[in-house]
Amino acid sequence: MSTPVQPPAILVMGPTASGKTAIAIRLATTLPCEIISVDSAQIYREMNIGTAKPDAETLARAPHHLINIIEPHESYSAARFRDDALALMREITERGNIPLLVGGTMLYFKSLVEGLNDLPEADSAIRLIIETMAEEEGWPAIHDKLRKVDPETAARLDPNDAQRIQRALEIYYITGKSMTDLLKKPKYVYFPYTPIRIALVPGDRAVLHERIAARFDAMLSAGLVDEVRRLQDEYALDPDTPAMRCVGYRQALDHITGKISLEELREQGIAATRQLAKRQLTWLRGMEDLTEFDCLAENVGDLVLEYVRQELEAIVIAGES
RNA sequence: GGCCAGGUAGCUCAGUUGGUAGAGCAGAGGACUGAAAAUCCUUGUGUCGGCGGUUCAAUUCCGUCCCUGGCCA
Repeated sequence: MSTPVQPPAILVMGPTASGKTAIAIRLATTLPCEIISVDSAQIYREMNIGTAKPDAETLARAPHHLINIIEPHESYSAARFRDDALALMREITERGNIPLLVGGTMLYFKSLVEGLNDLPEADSAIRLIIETMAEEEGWPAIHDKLRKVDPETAARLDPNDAQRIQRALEIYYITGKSMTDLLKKPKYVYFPYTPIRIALVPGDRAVLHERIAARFDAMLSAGLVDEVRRLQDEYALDPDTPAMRCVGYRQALDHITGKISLEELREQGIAATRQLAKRQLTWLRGMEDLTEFDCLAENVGDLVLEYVRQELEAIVIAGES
């Protein structure tokens, strides 16, 4: 007999400032959906303005899972996201609802759908040791060390790619095995859903850039700098903590510490946001089975809703046959 | 109006002792397995302000005009 049709899951992906939240709320208030945020910045509590987090009223009307789940001094990961999202998707489906995953963190989407290999989690002590070595010898020297224990990974990494060199060495120090060997083992793929994948992409990049600038100005007016000051008072975060690497926060921190002017904060913050959007669009271009919608179109909400309804109907029909 | 300093890539500037030019930033493209809003890679033809002159050759020297900033009237 045919295998049973897997329940649906809606995936809405798009670059920053493409209007994902509005689409999500439209779907969630029209269809029996529950929103799961796929956003590596909105996971942080107390980081509201710079992450363009939906306001309290919106969250009350359309609850978002995986928002405000950790403190600004903590860190999260793609693997934790995958575990959290899969658990939530199961609960949501059991409740008779449809999981609606919305966000711009494409690595999280990829990890969720394609799975991850069995690798050790981050170890801050080992990372500190590697960073200390790198400060003394430079990253190319650390890259040489990696080449001795994992030549294949070293070959695919640039000698300046600090973060990935560190990760590959970390894996070796923790497990005694190379990342290459661990990645050769089959990964555990578990995604028992029929995905409806939607990409929100701008028909005109220049218009997205205008939106990004306008939104960053709005963030500044709304008190982004004060928000970062408060975070500093409470947590004394240094620029290397994951939360302070977020777009806008990094630049606001530079401004607070006197490294850059307010005007530079504005320019650099907007540029960093544009660069983020560009990388997100690069991810989307490489993804398969996406249905694209122009996020700048007036009626994009109607089009997406109509498309999702059609797809859901098709899944139901497939399940009955 | 006079004097001075500038007008070179989208922006900030460097440079050419005369042989048509290059950095940073921005932009564009790409990579991406527990920090991913991160990290990294690739990518620079532009009447060198306009018009004349000198010269084999001018963005470079000379003249003139225009524009910007400063100082003096």
